[in-house]
Amino acid sequence: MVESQKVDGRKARGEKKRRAIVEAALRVIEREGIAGVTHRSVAREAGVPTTAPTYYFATLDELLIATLLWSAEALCDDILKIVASGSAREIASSLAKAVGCNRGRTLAEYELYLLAGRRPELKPAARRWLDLAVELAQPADPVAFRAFLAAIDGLLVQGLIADVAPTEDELEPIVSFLIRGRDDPAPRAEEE
Amino acid sequence: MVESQKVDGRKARGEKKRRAIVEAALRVIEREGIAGVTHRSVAREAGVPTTAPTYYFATLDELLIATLLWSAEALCDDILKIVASGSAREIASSLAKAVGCNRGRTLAEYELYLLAGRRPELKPAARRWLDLAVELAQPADPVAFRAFLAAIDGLLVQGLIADVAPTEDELEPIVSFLIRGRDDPAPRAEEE
DNA sequence: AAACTTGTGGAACAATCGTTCAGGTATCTG
DNA sequence: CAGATACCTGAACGATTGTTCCACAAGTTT
Repeated sequence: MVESQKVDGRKARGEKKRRAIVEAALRVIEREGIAGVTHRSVAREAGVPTTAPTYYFATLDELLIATLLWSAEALCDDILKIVASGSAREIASSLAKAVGCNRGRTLAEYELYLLAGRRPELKPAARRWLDLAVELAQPADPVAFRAFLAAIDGLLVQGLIADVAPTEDELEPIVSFLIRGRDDPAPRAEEE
Repeated sequence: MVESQKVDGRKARGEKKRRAIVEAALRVIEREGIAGVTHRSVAREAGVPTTAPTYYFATLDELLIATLLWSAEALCDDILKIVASGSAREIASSLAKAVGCNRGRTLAEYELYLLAGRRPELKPAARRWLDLAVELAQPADPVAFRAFLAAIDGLLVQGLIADVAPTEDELEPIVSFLIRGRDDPAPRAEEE
């Protein structure tokens, strides 16, 4: 009854191509925004025939949804690593990168984020990093932690529409404030 | 040399219709998102002929830009009133309304917000409320104020993708924390 | 090897898009 | 009241869209 051993070679390639299409869709969103996503543009980006996206995804919406789910998962890993590290400087550094060299990716993630605002079935995926962060951090002060998470989102969004992306050095004091609760230079170890 | 007294009646009606088109575009964005904005859909919403939007705005982009500028101005007034009021409860109440009964409008504003991330010429308009807030508040602790403004954005965005919109009572302690800097029940007057 | 299942891709469809343009209508001037 | 001017719009064009369809290739099973 071993059924996961000998998979159908056709389905295996199919899954691979399916994932390639999702990745291509994410690249298109990074470059041109959600508005630029069409079956044809994604197909061109992925190097597959025009009808391939239609074959793998019943509708264009379904492709967008799959892209959000995939992107949300990747985002979760990134953010949790950052938040778990705990150091204000590391967090600031990651934020600076998100609105700097990874600007396109961050922009894409927030566009998909807002898409969840109009598709209730996407909300769980979009909120997953929030839920996970709360679960993992087990913060002593839940209110302060909620404020911290909100500010992370806000700093990223505001960083995306700034003339010049904020630097790590500009962000560090703000992150510090959010972690410590006040502008107090004394560092505090937070290991449980 | 009085030139604003007797305006051309034709031009006056034109301006009125122009504004009606922008307002209709905002309503379409509230309802269907930026993706739903086409010359035809806006014209239908505004009750004007199909080609009217093209007549008043050289391109569809220009219509979106005009909508963002108009929406940003309205947002500025709202937010500044809120921030200036200072009371944590009032701020929390306004935030709850923004993600509650005014959900559609808030969603539209953030979609236009992100649009500015891809159109550099829109950035000043999108950031205007931030600049104004900093200018008006003249905060004693700029770092804490920056964190506060970021958290406002974050709370709104996160409120938009929550299963059920957060209530005023849930938001109040978070806002309080951000204003006071720590979970300290003692109120502090902040008049210069 | 034959039969069957699954993946693949080019052509073509109706629908809708942004935009153009020539003619019509309202308003102002003399 | 005529002429001029500016605003306005319905019809239409080419381009692009999502999607369907069908013939064919690749792989699996009997």
